[in-house]
Amino acid sequence: MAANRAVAWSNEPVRKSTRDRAGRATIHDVARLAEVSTATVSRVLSGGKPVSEQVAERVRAAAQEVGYRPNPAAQTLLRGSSQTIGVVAPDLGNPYFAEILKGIAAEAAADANHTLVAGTDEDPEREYRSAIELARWVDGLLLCAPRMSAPRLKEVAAASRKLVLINRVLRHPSVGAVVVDYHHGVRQLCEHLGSLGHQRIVYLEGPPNAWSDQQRQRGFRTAEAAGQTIIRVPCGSALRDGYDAVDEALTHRPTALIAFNDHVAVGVLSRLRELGVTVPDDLSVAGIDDAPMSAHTDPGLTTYAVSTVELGRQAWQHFNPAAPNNTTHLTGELVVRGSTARPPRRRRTPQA
Amino acid sequence: MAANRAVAWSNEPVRKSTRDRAGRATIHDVARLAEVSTATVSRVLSGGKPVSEQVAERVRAAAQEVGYRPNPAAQTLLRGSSQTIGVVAPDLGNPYFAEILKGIAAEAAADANHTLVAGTDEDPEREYRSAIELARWVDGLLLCAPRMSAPRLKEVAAASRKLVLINRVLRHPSVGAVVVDYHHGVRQLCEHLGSLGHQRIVYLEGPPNAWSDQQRQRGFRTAEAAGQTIIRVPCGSALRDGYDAVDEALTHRPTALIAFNDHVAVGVLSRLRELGVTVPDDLSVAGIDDAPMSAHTDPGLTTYAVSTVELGRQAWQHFNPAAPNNTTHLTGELVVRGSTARPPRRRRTPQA
DNA sequence: CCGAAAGAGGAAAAGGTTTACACACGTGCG
DNA sequence: CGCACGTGTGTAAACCTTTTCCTCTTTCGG
Repeated sequence: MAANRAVAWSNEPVRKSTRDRAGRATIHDVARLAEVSTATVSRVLSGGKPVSEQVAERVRAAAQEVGYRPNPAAQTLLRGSSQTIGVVAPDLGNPYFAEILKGIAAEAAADANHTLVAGTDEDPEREYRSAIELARWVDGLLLCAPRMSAPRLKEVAAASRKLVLINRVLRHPSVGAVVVDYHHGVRQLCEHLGSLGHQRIVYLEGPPNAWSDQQRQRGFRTAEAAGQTIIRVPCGSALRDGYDAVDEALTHRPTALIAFNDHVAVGVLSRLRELGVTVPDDLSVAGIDDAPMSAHTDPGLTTYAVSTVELGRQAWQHFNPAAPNNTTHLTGELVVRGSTARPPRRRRTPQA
Repeated sequence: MAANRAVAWSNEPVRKSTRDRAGRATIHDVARLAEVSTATVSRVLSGGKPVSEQVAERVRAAAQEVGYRPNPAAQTLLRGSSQTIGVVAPDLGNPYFAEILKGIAAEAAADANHTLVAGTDEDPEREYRSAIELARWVDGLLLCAPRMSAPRLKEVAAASRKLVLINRVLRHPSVGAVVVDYHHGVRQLCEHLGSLGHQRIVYLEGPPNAWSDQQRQRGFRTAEAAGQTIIRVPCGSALRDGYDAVDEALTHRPTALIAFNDHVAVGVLSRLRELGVTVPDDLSVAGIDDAPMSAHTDPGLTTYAVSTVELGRQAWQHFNPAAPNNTTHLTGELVVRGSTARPPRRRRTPQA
């Protein structure tokens, strides 16, 4: 029957194969098989104007038969939207960012969006390049704790359709942000430690360019104003950084230690154990963020808990076109576990 | 000068703005500004046939001036390649998969490729849908420990340009795989425990559909043949699963416990501590995979170490078009830390 | 029974880029 | 001096889909 028609339209150009390069069926294959135009196929499959049920059924059957799936690049080109967001994070191996990525990817998927991801290994240069590169691809870009300078961040903002930041603020129109109130977090931790009697506290600092570290520092200045002594020791954001920073930290003879985040704190606990320093008897230790494992360390880690689920959800909200370009502030809460207690009576040399 | 030319070509159609929908410059803007054809612009920027240095410089300046960046969707459509791979994993929050993702994303980025990611929350149905969906976008698809059935996996293989599996095998042409020899791993662990004197070992099983769990089971059967008693307790792959499975595990009065992976083992250690069961004095515990934190638990976790870096690198190799469609076997090695020791002399009820 | 409106479907343009082909110009060789 | 060839550039097709506009048929109110 189809053959008859083909003969009848003798002036029809001889169609060469309409398969795409990779041998996949195109919309033309479906159209030919269903004996309709490509417009109709598109309408049936992507739902535009109404199509008679009879034709629709024929199209669906044809699509099924040849295994047709629309080419996303063509759709993107035409629609001007890739249904994709980009996520850039300093360290994909860090549980904190892994959790955020998990959350945002789930949110995106639930709204039929894809997630493009890039890790930067804490390198601001790579971060910038990744962001600029991704910006052209995606409908929206999420930068987690970006380390790049503000001017560059503005360049990225200009290059992207929609920019959302996590744990960083930028005075710029059309940029949304979700930030955790680390100032509050640090104050809570310091007050908690202060109420236990701690006066000499070491803070293991995060990466130099991290905005969230600066917020923590503000909290510590508040604590200093309240009479506590804060000793700052350069550290970083990874487990290994914490492990390595312990020895120097101990030379300052603190009674308590606050790590940049829980990941670092786990490294700290580990090194302290090696050194024979008992937590919390000899030294109290606290982290920030409440990573999944923090409830499972020995002893459990006192920390400032912020919900990565909520973080992810809020970030996703910002991609809604109707969302205002403001900054969402998230407040965590103090979680006291076994790693903090009263300082030792007589001050002893912990490493002795 | 440009104006003169424009006047001279009086029959040139009046060009409407050539900006794209989002207001970004297109290749036409650059071409007009540099007074060349779009073909030349493309050649200068993407390097095809040679172009005179004089013209090239003019094009580069023009591109710079209007801030031109090629539209990736258009490039993808034309080239038939998106320079993107897709990664699907059961749980992006699991450090094991997070590490793999980190590695593969880094490898991909180093080769100017992007990484599209999807988490499935251990749901085979979502896994299948994500894979099929992504397959159309990407040049290659990496499925981490897929839980879907073999027939569906074959469908995915058929739908994707190139499929690579991690910790799963599939008899199918054109599918590459990287698998860890868990059979070997479990044997090593059992021999280690056996040499310490353990005869009753609980195994906390992984997800039902995990191929890697089946490999472990093979290892345990070998151990059983060698005279050890293996008690299987259903568990899962997450930290919380381990935590929850401990109580049932203890009812079997084992002297040692092997967890599906290190993540689970951390949960186990935590629950044991709550119950007052001392590791390794009352019970030896071992994990599998050597997660980053495993060296930092208390006590350090005895485990079967497999390099996620190597896993990621090997997986990336498989995407090389010249790579054979075979299965790469990776062997790990036993890492003995503090969590395993001789069983207690007199068998006591651990939870008493 | 006529005209208008609505419904169904097709033709073709548009989306931004790359590249095969064509063309023009100059150079070197026979 | 003519011809082949190489170099640099332009033209237009192609990639695959969606959507606008248009045509044709049907229906319904007057």
